[in-house]
Amino acid sequence: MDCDIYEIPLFRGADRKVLEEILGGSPGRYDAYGKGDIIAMQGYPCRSLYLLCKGSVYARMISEEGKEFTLDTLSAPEVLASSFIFSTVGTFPVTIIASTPCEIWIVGKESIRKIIETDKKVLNNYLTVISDHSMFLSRRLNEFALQTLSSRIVSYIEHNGAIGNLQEAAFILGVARPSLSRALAQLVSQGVLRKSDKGYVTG
Amino acid sequence: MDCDIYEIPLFRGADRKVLEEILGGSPGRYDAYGKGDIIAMQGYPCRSLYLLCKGSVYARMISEEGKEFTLDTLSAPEVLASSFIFSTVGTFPVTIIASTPCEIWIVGKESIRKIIETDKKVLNNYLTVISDHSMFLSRRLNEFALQTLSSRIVSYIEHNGAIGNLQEAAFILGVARPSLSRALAQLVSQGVLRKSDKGYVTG
DNA sequence: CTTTTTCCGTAACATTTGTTACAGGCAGCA
DNA sequence: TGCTGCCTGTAACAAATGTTACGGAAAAAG
Repeated sequence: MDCDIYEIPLFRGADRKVLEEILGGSPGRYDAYGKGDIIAMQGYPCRSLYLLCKGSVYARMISEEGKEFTLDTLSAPEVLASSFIFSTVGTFPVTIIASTPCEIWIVGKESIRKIIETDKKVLNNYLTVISDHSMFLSRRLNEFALQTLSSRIVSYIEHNGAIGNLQEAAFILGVARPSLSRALAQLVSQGVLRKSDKGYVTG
Repeated sequence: MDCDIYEIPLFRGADRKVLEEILGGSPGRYDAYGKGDIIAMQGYPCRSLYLLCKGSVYARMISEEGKEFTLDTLSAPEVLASSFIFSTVGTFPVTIIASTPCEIWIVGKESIRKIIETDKKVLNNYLTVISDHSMFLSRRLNEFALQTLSSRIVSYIEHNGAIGNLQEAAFILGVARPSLSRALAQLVSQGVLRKSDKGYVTG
């Protein structure tokens, strides 16, 4: 039932005694979610860190008008909401949805703060995790604000491999499926992409 | 010549002795920049924290195709690159340009790491700063990926006040100036915006 | 006051992407 | 085999934004 949280990059090299002492005495929850369940809701308060022990999730963003896209997909072992809990806003900027059955350990932010203040290794891991998250957001922002759909498709394939499922890829790229289909056809005709057995790939 | 770094939110409530000891023994630089000077270049390594003591800067993002927009404008006292130095990528995701004459204290990341590890107050400030930066990027991403230009204009005015300079606003909103002009005219005709002496405002 | 520069509004047209609709392929199932 | 559901390709049209160009207003320079 429990998962090996030392697998999570955040706790790599951590002092197990410190971790066990603080996490053991914390009011954390260990929850299971079914496929499609909503784990956290955009706009709602975020006061805990989510340790994804099993499964995969989507992080989806939705606008007031109802338009929606998939910011990221994350798989265990991973940590969620690391850069939300200590912000002054204090709410989820995305909705987190289980894409497969998930098991998640939810730990209050004060426990995390205590661990970070105590274990320098975890502190440095945390800084890296949260910084990498910023860099990821910067890259996505660059894609959406500056790149054309064709460029975004090529970036996507470089980072995520072949496009097999058009619907999912369209959601991540933030475009309508026919638009993606059309752009892919163009890229193939230009020789930038080709269709392999796994889907659209470069070359 | 020196600036009061205790004005910077990052160091609010910091232990002055710790700060002076670590910063005093560090190989930091104190640099001045003229208007329009490039302070840091997108894609180049980032190994130091930039303490903006005087002046204002733009953070601009540019794509491979040369398209460009202004991610943010920042004014002293402020800290720059806080979420870049500890990332595994280790490069600037934006170009930082002086929008007015600037004075900046550049401090190596190891000094910052030492301060964070020593002073819990600064540690917590740092977590807040870096988390807020992530939330800011999330908001910008929401705007670009999901919102129409009209929505972005309204968001912009809510966060930044009236639009007086169309060229600058167009750059921040990531659109061509005539497109912004056209959208503003539409919003005015719909009664969403009006033209005051300070420029376009809500109501 | 005149000249020059900069910025703004606007129009015509091009390009990109969204929307809607429909037909075909393919797997699962009765 | 035929039915059903899901995904894909594609076409026609709509909507949003980019591009280019030009004239005028306002501000800065002389």
